[in-house]
Amino acid sequence: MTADAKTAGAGAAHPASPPLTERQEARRRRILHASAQLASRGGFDAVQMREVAESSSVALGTLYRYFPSKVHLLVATMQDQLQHMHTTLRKHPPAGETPAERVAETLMRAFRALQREPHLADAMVRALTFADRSVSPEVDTVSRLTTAIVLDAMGLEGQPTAAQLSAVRVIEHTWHSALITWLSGRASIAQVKIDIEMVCRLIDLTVPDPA
Amino acid sequence: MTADAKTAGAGAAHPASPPLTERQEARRRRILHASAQLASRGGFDAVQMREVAESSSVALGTLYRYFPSKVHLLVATMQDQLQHMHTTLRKHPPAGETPAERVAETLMRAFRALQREPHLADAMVRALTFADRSVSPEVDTVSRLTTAIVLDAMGLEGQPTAAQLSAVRVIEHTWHSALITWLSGRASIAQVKIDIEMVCRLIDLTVPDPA
DNA sequence: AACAAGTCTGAAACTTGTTCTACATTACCG
DNA sequence: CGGTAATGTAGAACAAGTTTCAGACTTGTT
Repeated sequence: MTADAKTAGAGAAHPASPPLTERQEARRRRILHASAQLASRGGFDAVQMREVAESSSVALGTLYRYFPSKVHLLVATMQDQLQHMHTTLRKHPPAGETPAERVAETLMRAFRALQREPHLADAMVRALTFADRSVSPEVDTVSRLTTAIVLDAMGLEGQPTAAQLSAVRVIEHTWHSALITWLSGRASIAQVKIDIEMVCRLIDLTVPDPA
Repeated sequence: MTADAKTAGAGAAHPASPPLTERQEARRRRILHASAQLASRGGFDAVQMREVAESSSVALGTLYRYFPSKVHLLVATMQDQLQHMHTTLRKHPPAGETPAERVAETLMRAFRALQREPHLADAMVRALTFADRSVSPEVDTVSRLTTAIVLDAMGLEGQPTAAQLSAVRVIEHTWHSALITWLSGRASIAQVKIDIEMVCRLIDLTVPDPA
């Protein structure tokens, strides 16, 4: 339950905690790949630690040294995917007129990507919201990544204001929770779209009419 | 994994599926009480099915007949608590001027109630967001209850518009997700407050100036 | 009152996340 | 190169959610 600083060799997000050797980096990558693969098949439940270990040719104990729990593993998997998405988005930025439109467009694009791998989405999002305090640092990294993506989409001039940051947090809340309701079959794709567009209108309230 | 209509004797929310006998009603109540009690102590992890069974003087198999999984049990516990809250709120409605103010006030009141039992809150909210499709009907009941509370707080005249319903959904999303970040120590109470107030401003966008 | 169907109990078994242990390998240092 | 501490491996062991089963108890029916 506690998450003390173990002697673990695999860090969180910053690729620089203890300098991983090449073989270790390779192991870490194999594990993340296996995790994503299994998740794509059957979602959260299909990611079984023994199977991840076997698929990535690593002993169970080693898997746990790299990722201290299943949730840690899946959150790291999400970090990985988000990173991809972020670089992709940077290459093809949203084209909308207003910040609100651009953010909505960005999120809908991400949503469509998730629709292509609903099981993977399930595994990652469930892990993210189920994570307890021991995973906070990693979840926080995911959150910062998401925030960065949204702020990028807004395309602000200077630093965001406090109100804008709050709006972005609310958008993230809505994003996660809307995904959950979609994944558990309680909301349609159309509904998620509507809600995302709705919450993005908050941005208009915090951006003084540019004109 | 599947959630077919079992021969189970304990229904979901509508107190009328199969007519429970008195002793069964009592059992169900004992179980929910034990669940809430254990949850108040140590949150999600402290609600152990064997302990719930023992505390409520019921065999493990019986517990599973009433609530087909730990998540079902905790979601039902949440239904129970929400019901209380709803009746309490009806007796003491929020006093704000505008719909947005009243909703924010209501949610903050609920938030303060949760702060008094953070472990219980943890158990319920984690269960709610971790629930998979097999729990959808029950989660949906919770959602409808929450929606009813928010709509009550808005104090509309007629039926809510589509935009208003979307705004309420967004508020619920924010509510759940903000609670999660608070429970996992990634957001302060103050931050949750700010975000709730921020999202409630959406209501203003959907309610034409009454004057 | 006796019976049949449905419920409840107690206990064991099974699954999967997590931990532990004893031993092999690897990486680094002199 | 030899030594040693960290890292990795295989596999058993443990914990808690879930399932299963044989037998006892309730309930409703005739």
